[in-house]
Amino acid sequence: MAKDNPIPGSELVPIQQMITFRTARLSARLAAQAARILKESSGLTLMQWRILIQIHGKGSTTQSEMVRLTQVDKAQVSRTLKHMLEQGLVASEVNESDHRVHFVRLTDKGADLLQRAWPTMTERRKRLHNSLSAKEQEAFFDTIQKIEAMIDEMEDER
Amino acid sequence: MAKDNPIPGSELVPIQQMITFRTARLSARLAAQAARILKESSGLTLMQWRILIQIHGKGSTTQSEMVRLTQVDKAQVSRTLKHMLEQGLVASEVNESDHRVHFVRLTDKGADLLQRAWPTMTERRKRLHNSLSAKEQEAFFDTIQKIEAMIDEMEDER
DNA sequence: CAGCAATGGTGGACCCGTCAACTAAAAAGT
DNA sequence: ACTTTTTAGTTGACGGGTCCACCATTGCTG
Repeated sequence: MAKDNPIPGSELVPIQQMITFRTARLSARLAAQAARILKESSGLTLMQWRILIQIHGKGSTTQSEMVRLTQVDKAQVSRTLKHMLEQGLVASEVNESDHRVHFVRLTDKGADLLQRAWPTMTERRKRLHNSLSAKEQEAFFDTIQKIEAMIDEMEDER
Repeated sequence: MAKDNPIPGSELVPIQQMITFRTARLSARLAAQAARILKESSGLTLMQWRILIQIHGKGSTTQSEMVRLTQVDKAQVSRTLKHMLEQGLVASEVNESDHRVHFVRLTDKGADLLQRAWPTMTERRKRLHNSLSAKEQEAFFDTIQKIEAMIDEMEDER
């Protein structure tokens, strides 16, 4: 028979009040929604969309830069980009002065898909942001940053 | 050649300012940290930990109740629970009055692992929460709720 | 009570993210 | 110049999560 309370004297915190859990659920729901919209509007995956935005913003980028900016796993970027290359969404060329780096840019097809997904995604973003006041938005990002700082701190202690 | 800007007149919002992206990254980091701690302290996975907490909190539960409370995919709960049953972390018995439902409870082994992971996980939770003021915490959960409400609203429109 | 819808739970297929090992190329140290 | 370290990118393997179809059981409705 199991003990009644394995942690004597410990107050029980419901999982719904845990930052990790709530954040995970929110993240999953947001990602699922974005994925659905992208699929319907353009056939893009969420990661493809993010990469397209990165490239579009910079005009031309490298994988390592995207990894630095977004902290996404480099393997994932590499694979996604490879797939996008095969689909003709992006074009890549080797840097002359450093043969390790590949510059990637949008093709017309890539730009077209970006364009197709844009309206719905933009509207979604606006609605999400507009559901919060300016202060709330700021506070939200601020809090996220604080939590990430604490994660860094804890990881540094190891 | 790709167009310079596929969306004429659209202001470019950096991905780092997008709720979905920031939330996803935070969630991934929190989950990774929790997973690491659990692995080191008890060998539990994050999902196992969550399920153990649920069962511990209720004393005895069913899968469907956990699904209702946490909104986790029921397939995942089923699989995780199956594995935990094999490992002897939980015991289950069929409900007499409704043969579809299985009540699950902790075994001594399950309670023991919960106990082992508890201190570190509790300290982590406290540090995370203490890195925010009471107001910030409240605001954070509040904001999450608002965003989820907006997701619900948007999904309802489909 | 017969038939149909709803509920609890399971299993398969598939995708995505992560880790680690590896190649190629360049930069830094000696 | 020669060795070592660092950086860019690739690939394989693996685990976790999600979607969907499905079975069993129970509740509901005519």
